[in-house]
Amino acid sequence: MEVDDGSEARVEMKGKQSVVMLVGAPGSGKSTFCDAVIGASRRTWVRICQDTIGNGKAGTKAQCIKSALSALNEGKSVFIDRCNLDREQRAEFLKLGSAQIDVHAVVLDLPTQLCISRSVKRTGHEGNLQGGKAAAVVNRMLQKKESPKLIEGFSRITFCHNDAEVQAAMGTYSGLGPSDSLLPGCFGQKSQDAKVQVGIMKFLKKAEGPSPVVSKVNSDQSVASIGSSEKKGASLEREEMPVLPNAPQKEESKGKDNAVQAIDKDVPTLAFPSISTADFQFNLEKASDIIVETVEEFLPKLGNARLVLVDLTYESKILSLVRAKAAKKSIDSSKFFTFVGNIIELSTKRALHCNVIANAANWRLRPGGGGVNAAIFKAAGADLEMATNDRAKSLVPGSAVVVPLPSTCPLYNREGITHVIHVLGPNMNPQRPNCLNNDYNKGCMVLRQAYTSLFEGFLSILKIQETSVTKRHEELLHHSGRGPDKSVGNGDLKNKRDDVDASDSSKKSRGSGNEVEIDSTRPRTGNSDSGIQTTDRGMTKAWGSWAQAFYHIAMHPERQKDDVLEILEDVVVLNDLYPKAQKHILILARARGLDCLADVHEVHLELLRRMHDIGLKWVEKFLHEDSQLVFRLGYHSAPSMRQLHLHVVSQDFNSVHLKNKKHWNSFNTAFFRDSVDVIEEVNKNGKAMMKDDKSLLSMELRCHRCRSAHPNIPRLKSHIRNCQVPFPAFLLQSGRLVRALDSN
DNA sequence: GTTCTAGAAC
DNA sequence: GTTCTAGAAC
Repeated sequence: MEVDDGSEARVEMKGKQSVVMLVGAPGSGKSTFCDAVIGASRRTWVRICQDTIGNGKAGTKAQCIKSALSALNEGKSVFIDRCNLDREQRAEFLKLGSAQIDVHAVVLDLPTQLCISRSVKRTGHEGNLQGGKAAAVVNRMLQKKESPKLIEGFSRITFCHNDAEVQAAMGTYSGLGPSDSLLPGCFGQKSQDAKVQVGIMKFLKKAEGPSPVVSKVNSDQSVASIGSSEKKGASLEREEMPVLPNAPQKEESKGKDNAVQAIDKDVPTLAFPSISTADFQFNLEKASDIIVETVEEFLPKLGNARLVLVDLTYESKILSLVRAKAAKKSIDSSKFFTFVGNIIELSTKRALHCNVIANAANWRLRPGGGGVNAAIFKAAGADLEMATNDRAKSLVPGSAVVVPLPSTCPLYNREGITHVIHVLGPNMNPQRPNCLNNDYNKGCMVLRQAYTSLFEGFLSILKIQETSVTKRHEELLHHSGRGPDKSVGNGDLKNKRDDVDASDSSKKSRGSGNEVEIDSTRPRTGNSDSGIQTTDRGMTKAWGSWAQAFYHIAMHPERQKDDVLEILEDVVVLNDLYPKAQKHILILARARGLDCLADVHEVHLELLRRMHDIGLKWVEKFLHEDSQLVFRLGYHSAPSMRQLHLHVVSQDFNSVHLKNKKHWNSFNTAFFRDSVDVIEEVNKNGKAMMKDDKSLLSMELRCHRCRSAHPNIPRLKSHIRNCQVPFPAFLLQSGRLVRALDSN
């Protein structure tokens, strides 16, 4: 009987058992999940798979239940590895639960396309679901899916929407010892989509609109948490297993999806491959010990920074060894975890933002050779070769060299990687130079040195950054001889600064567009707090101090209650301080580092849709008050204010704040990007088009209805007060304009 | 983003 | 003279 802590007295002799029902389409990674946990866990698990249970033939649900029961009788925990997509399918398995046996669901809600492509590609799948047929099957199944709910009888439900969350859940379950249990509750569920599109046309029949209240949580399930467990004695569990920052348990990630990733951006992260275990054939058991021990030693020094061990496949032996050993040592898995992905595309393909990556280099620090080294040099191009050459010509085993990437480097632009740390481990491969001939005494020492050098290197990057920020902050304090800002009116909003971001704005020449004021010794982590924004083209743009107001509201909406209409987990709704029309509100994304359309990528699609839906919800309310209004929802191509915000603006443009050409043209030329179009483009191309030609904002003034030209703003305004010509066809299409059904 | 204001346009 | 714009400062 294994005993981990003081709670043994309260735990049954058998230990705690679980039934974990995987819920997900074919290709969502259910079997991989089970195998990873079973491989790493100290608890005995049995995977019940309907595809294999029938001895070659497809099995039945009854067979699954029978063998689940017998495994449970033997004191084992059970994975139910079948799709379990609808409630009816799950009901039978829920009956397996009892006072001693928790029933959990792990929902692998990965993008449909991903599931399909995995199903299509794989061969020899147990369920014989492969080839072109898979796509149709997956699609059909997903149409029937019903998200599991606590009320069905689960004591815990974990939703995973991307690989990072899947890995987090794997870590959580892998770490379960024989007598541990997990907190009850529902974790990681996305907010329920506010689909208002259909309802909007019937708004007049509806009684209630959204009210300006502060609502914390908008999903029925995510409020369920500790203490509210609906069944079973889950109250005796020991402390929750450590979780990843983007694991579902974390308070701030509840109900969010892509926002989670944006928060990630601010956490300094080193992604590193296992050193010497591939080509250099170092023993995996020994290597995994060294990795875990060295990580354990360094974590306390790293502050909020993270270390992530990366390998290419879920079958990676080194990952599962390390995962198990880290769990055994109770290493904080928000600070250190394993991750499956290609180290050169973690940010774009796997939604894991790493600002530093390690390269398993060769001693000559040359490209090629294969594996990680070849991939990194190839992805980083000549920039990395040159930058490396500046720093070192060769490496001895056990050492590392930190190479800052120039801003022109593709890895920097695409992935946000600011530094590559080359590290050289010991060689156990007789085919390679300097083989240690199986001398593991020396080998382990050198490998330990290698990881130590690597982590020291990462630490030095963090330190430089820290001092750099402090210094810049001090400079600011010295320079700002001017007293309190003299701006009036909204001064409160404008002057509130958290601290750091003020430094950039005071020093940078604004908007010149091409200054990359990052010297080689000044690394960056995420780019959001710095107030510097990296655009698609790799240029940086500095946000002025006045441009920070939305950022502060997004981070601390509760401090600005007067200006805020609604606070949700991922979005804040507020009145535009200088409305350009009778109704003009902003739907502000709260994700850190998401400042404008240029920052928007495929991972933000759900957020964009949600912002649109929330906008429509408010439109519905406004139309209820005045059915004559017509609304347009969209983004400015190049906003003046930092923090992605969707304008919801009525088309009367009747406002004293609409004063100049720029105001008009920013809402009435292609500079204004309709939300519907943005969503479609991101869905199709993974990014939004931007029309940020300066010329657009200084175009001649034309009526947005009849397209007549006017010499100046006052004349234009007097014209639009009376113009009743129907809107141009372009605006009437695709739902660009939102209006009451029975108004003109 | 707004405010302020010089100077162009009328 | 007044109105309006546009650029700089914040």
